[in-house]
Amino acid sequence: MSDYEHTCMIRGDGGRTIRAILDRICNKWTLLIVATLDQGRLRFGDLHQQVPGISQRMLTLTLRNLERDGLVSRTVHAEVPPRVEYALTATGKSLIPPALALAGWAIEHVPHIEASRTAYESRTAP
Amino acid sequence: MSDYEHTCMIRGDGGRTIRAILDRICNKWTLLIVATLDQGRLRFGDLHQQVPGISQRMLTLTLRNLERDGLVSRTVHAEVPPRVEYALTATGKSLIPPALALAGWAIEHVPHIEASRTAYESRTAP
DNA sequence: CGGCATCCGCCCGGATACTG
DNA sequence: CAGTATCCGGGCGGATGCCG
Repeated sequence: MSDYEHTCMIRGDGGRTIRAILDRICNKWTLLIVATLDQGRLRFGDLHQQVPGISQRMLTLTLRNLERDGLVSRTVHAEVPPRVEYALTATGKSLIPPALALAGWAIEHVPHIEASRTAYESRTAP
Repeated sequence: MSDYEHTCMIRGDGGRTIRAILDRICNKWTLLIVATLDQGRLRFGDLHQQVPGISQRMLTLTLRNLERDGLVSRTVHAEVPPRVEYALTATGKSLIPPALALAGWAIEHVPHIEASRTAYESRTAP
């Protein structure tokens, strides 16, 4: 059986479903934060440290979106100094395997892609 | 063994590898075009029809990028009227399985995500 | 038929500064 | 510590028009 039937999952509804997920994970940071939270429950500051290069603003925004979509839980502890912890929900954890599939593909093929890209550039822009 | 080791694939180099691939497939159309081309060799016009809502400009740009990255081959036939055909390369085809993993996740979880999102909105914006 | 060129609005994301 | 507020530049992507 050809792959054609399978790709109907992607093309299915005109791409609305696949784009729904792409809209969620395709920003610059989401997948990185989800992968980091796979270690377990983490505080805001810990995430800020462990995700290199992210700004406070983007960390906050991304976490809010993840919470909104039910992929991450946010628990505020009534203490001073304040302590806020983030953790993956069941839905959030379920994103890990397909994300790993993508990461695996990336690790395997990105070098070849980069090479092809460089070759293309030198062909068109001598 | 925990999932922690696995997620190192994503977090690995500070997210550079995973972002390299996200930069490629996370635009609005790439994955849809790749999935459509999985049917086999297609002409520009056919793609234009089969990918609903895409503009000529975006189809051209996306195909160029895919060609540049070695995921799609472009063959021009010296005829009148001109005929240009696009097809997936081996690398391009290899993207299908992980893409399907993502699509499967989307189909399974997007309804729940939408629900969570709606609930969140009604909670914060009465 | 299969493009490329141009203009333009929008939103993502970075930098910075300020609060409870 | 964990945010919120504001400003701002760049690029994505839509619409339109012209070309070989």
